[in-house]
Amino acid sequence: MLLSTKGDYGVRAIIDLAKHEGEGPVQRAEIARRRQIPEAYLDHLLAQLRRDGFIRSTRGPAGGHQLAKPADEICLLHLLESLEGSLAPMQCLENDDPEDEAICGQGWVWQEIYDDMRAKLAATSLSDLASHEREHERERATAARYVI
Amino acid sequence: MLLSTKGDYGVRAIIDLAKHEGEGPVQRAEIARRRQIPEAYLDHLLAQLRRDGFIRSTRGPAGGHQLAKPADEICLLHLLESLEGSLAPMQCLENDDPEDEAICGQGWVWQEIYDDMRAKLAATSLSDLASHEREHERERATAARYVI
DNA sequence: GTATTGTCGACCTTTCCGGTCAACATCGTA
DNA sequence: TACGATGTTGACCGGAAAGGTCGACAATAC
Repeated sequence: MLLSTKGDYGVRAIIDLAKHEGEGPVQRAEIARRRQIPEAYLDHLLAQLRRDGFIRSTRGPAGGHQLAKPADEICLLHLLESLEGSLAPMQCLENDDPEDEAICGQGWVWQEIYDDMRAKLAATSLSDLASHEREHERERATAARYVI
Repeated sequence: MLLSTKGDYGVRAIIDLAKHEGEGPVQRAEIARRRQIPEAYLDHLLAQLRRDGFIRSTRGPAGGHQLAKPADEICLLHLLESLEGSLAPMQCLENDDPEDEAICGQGWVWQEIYDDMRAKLAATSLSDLASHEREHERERATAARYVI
């Protein structure tokens, strides 16, 4: 049931782009360093995000990657479906094959869970993720100050 | 994100036992045939369910498997956690490691989804699954009658 | 004691995940 | 216009886990 690293790393990466929105292209190497993702592997994730129109990339010196549209027009559901493929927890939720459904047994329970999940992911935008992270950093910073 | 076949097959199998509750032991071969599960593989799933006290088995001629407690005292959450291990969609939801959480980015969204999911699975009992299946069969039967 | 069932663990095969690499395209700059 | 920095792409690889098989053994009814 685990999300694969594609979804995890890929979203981390694009959050990084969101946090540097408006500052020009961000290089692969920078993202990889800040988010602790192998550089070569990050390539594939960025390529996928580009294919699906979430980011655009510029080559050459001072090139890099940036969001292709505003962060609040990108939702987590679409990102994850781009990176991971379908998120369905059971095959029988995708085929309309009634044969499958007949033998499935627990499919109807997962259908509800799946619907709720998609709704929640669709309601979460990239800017939500970015601002949540900023919030989190601020908390940690003040916490650290008190400890010292 | 897919549930593995363990969770799928294993639940199918125990639903079968629930539907034959009170009729004495059900043989592995019968379950395998009705639910389309490789017989040798089914062994492992039944073994796991036995280890965790959901079913009990009797050897020898006319032996087989049956529920160890009433179907409405067994919930889907416990079944799946027995068969699949943890259902957490991200690692960072299980470790309490704050390091992880700091870099995770989308963990907080999945925490909510995970909680909802567990609640729903905990609220679904094995007898719910069995009666839902009976209902489904009845519908198909009447539908077929009309078609003919 | 024999046939019938379940029990257990070793083993095999296939698939896919995570990751690397090399060859290439594109662009800025001197 | 040549060079170097960057992104682009697809082939490739190793290892782990999933899915499944097999064989030897234990218990029980008859």
